[in-house]
Amino acid sequence: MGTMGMTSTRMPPHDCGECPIRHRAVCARCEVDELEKLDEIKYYRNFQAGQTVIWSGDRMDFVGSVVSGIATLAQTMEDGRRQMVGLLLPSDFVGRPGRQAAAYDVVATSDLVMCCFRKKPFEDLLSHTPAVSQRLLEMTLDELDAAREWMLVLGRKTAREKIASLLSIIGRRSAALNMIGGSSSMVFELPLTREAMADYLGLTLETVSRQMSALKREGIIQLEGKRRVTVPDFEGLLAEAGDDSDGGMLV
Amino acid sequence: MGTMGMTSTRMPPHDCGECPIRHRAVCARCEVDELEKLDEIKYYRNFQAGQTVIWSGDRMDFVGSVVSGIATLAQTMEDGRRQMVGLLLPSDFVGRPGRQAAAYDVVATSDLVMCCFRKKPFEDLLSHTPAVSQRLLEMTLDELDAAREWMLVLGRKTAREKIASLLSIIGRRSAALNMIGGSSSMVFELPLTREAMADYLGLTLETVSRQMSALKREGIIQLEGKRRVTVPDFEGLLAEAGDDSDGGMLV
DNA sequence: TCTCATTCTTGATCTGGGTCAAGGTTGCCG
DNA sequence: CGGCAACCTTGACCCAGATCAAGAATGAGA
Repeated sequence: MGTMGMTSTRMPPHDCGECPIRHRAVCARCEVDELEKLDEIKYYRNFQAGQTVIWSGDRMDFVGSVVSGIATLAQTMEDGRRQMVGLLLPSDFVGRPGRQAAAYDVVATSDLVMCCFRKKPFEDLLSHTPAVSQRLLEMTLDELDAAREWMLVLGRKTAREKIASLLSIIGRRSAALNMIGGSSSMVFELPLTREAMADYLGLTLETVSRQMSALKREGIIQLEGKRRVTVPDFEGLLAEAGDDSDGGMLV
Repeated sequence: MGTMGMTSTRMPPHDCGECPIRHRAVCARCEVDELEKLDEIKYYRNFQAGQTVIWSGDRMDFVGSVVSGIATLAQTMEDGRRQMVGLLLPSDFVGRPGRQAAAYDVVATSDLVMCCFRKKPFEDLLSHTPAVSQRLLEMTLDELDAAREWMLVLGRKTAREKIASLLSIIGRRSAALNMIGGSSSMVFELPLTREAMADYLGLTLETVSRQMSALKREGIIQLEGKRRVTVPDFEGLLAEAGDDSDGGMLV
């Protein structure tokens, strides 16, 4: 956390037309004229890995989208117990229209670029721009589903199943992002420390480490270094996660 | 589950103007003309306590609001482990526009009345009626916050804290519903069996029973029968829940 | 009033994962 | 290249909550 106090730097605004999250973010359904209105109230912010975007309880005068990088959403109890409640990947939305203060700590896990909208103007725009409010509804419903799946993981799965569940989720997402189809083998970079995994899964970091070692020992996963994961048989990993074989796909 | 297979009965439609959830449900922001459009696609359904409204995976051709009674939203693993992921009280919305199949089991915990909308017409209406889609967005954001608070409970709290958290949530909701202010003492009816509480909290029913007994023994709560709960000191209960004293109120 | 089926309570014992502790890796910076 | 700071692994032990088991309370129906 050595450089934590550093202020975020501004970037020169860039064009929505070539934005990497143009078709997945809250602006996905917008026409050109609507994009222009968003463009007027937007600005970019950069955060370094480890930097806190906002603390729970702080006044929040913007909402926005993750453009690149990864951030976590977490709650902390007074005695220090932490629970991650969201993993923010590119195109995910941060902040709640209509709310003054941040409800969670948002921390950049990697270097992070955010496309921020000034909150008040965004709220006004929301109520006049169905393309935005409907897309936001859709994204919020997806997040609610993810949160509920996660509740099953937290409430009812064993440590081993929790780890396997997390690896499948990250594996699936990174496969979708990188558009790798085909082979049942899969390689991805774990964007989380053991401690962050523990905070995600309601475990201690020691238990995470032990279970990772066990899965490795049994050939369910392979590790290069601590972060690069190979899954030789994705179905096998899903079985360890206790999920039904179809992976819970819903439309 | 003896009467489970029984079909639900239809009720004579009643007027939205005198609907008890008129000002809190998905229709809360509607003008008279919008209510009329909703009225055209709505119908009421009754369910008995214990009856299943819909099974996860079943085709769902309606969405709707709980008018009266209580229902639970739960996920089940193949081996039978269950996790409740939502508690549906009057005015809460059931179903997801744009989705074919139910993602969760919905079970009536008490006798239940639902105001249902045929799904396809409701989806069409959604995209032309900002009053509805914006209210639905707001309600979904609230549910997402509730789910995330619950994730902290599931992931990081002890059995005793979990029970105290559940009692505070139900107590607070029923106080809000009954508009009882003032005194720090509070009485309410527990709408859940010990098993349902266990499924809510990721515990076994034995642990729930033991912790209820412990809280009673220590005077944190009083019980009349198994279901009627008196909380002599709500602050004390919150302290047992491990929450900060302000109760996490957010705007 | 007397079943019988739920639902709940309590006790005894077991165990998965937490806690405490001691190193091992890795990679950055001087 | 060497030292330090993160980060990770592994071992030993312990305890909160699960599991297994036995009954007690409650209440609907005959």
